[in-house]
Amino acid sequence: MGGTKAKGLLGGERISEAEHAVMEALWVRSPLSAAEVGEAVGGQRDWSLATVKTLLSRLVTKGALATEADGRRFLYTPLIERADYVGGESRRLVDRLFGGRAAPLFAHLAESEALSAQDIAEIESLLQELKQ
Amino acid sequence: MGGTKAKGLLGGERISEAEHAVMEALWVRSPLSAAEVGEAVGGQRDWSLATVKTLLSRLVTKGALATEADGRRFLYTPLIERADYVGGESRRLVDRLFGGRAAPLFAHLAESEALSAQDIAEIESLLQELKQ
DNA sequence: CTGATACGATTACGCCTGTAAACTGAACCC
DNA sequence: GGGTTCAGTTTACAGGCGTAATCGTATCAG
Repeated sequence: MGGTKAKGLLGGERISEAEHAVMEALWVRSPLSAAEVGEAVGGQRDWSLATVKTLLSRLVTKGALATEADGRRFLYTPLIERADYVGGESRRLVDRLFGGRAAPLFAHLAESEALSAQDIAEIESLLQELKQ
Repeated sequence: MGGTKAKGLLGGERISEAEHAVMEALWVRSPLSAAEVGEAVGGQRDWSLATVKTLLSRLVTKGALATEADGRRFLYTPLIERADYVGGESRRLVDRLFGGRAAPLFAHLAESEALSAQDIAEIESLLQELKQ
């Protein structure tokens, strides 16, 4: 209990990869207009403004974003929290590939040298917290 | 260097979720005929044999499976290793959601209570190995 | 030899995605 | 007030995915 509260995203609606890039921009700062979102993602993806507008609309339809009128335009705000999205995606991966258990995932990252010394240190201290 | 060797999967070809279920069956046991794959996945997904055949064909096209004639039918064998696939998918997720660093992923799993006591114990012992 | 079978290959089809152009209506400038 | 501009809405369209049915043919039973 305690944690997920009204997570938006009605039904089994999922956020696609392109849509996710838009969400990231709005998780960094919101509310933003379509044009501002365009600028924000401009660094990563080379999208026309039209594309950004399409993605915003789809996200609104999916219940992932709220709109607030600001004169003749809209400002967009996330309705789902990044932590919830990230948690959901992580769990999906762990379920699909590691039978729902996190240790094998961790083992995999470790084996494939995907863990930096800093990662290891951080994880270790997290472990200490968990254990007590 | 040293690690991934000839990974199959030409180009940016990706394995879809349905296709992945087929791969799992073949990673458990191979080579298998289409009918055998159908039986193997029968428990998880409720697919007609036709669907299984479609997925097998697509996987062959993508370079993820090899075929070996056995009389009038084919036997299918994975061309990519499960470890490579799993590693790739894991890295994709970590890159997309955690800036490529594993510690935040771990922190997330920990926070969302996705770690069992056993997970924690296992990870701890993995950490010990890594440290020395 | 001939009909029934068992396979892979071909075709189907609607939905989602990525990527955008065209349309439409309101607001603003002269 | 009329044209220009800007924003959202509608339409587009190819490619991937999930899910099959159908077709063509090689083989097997009788």
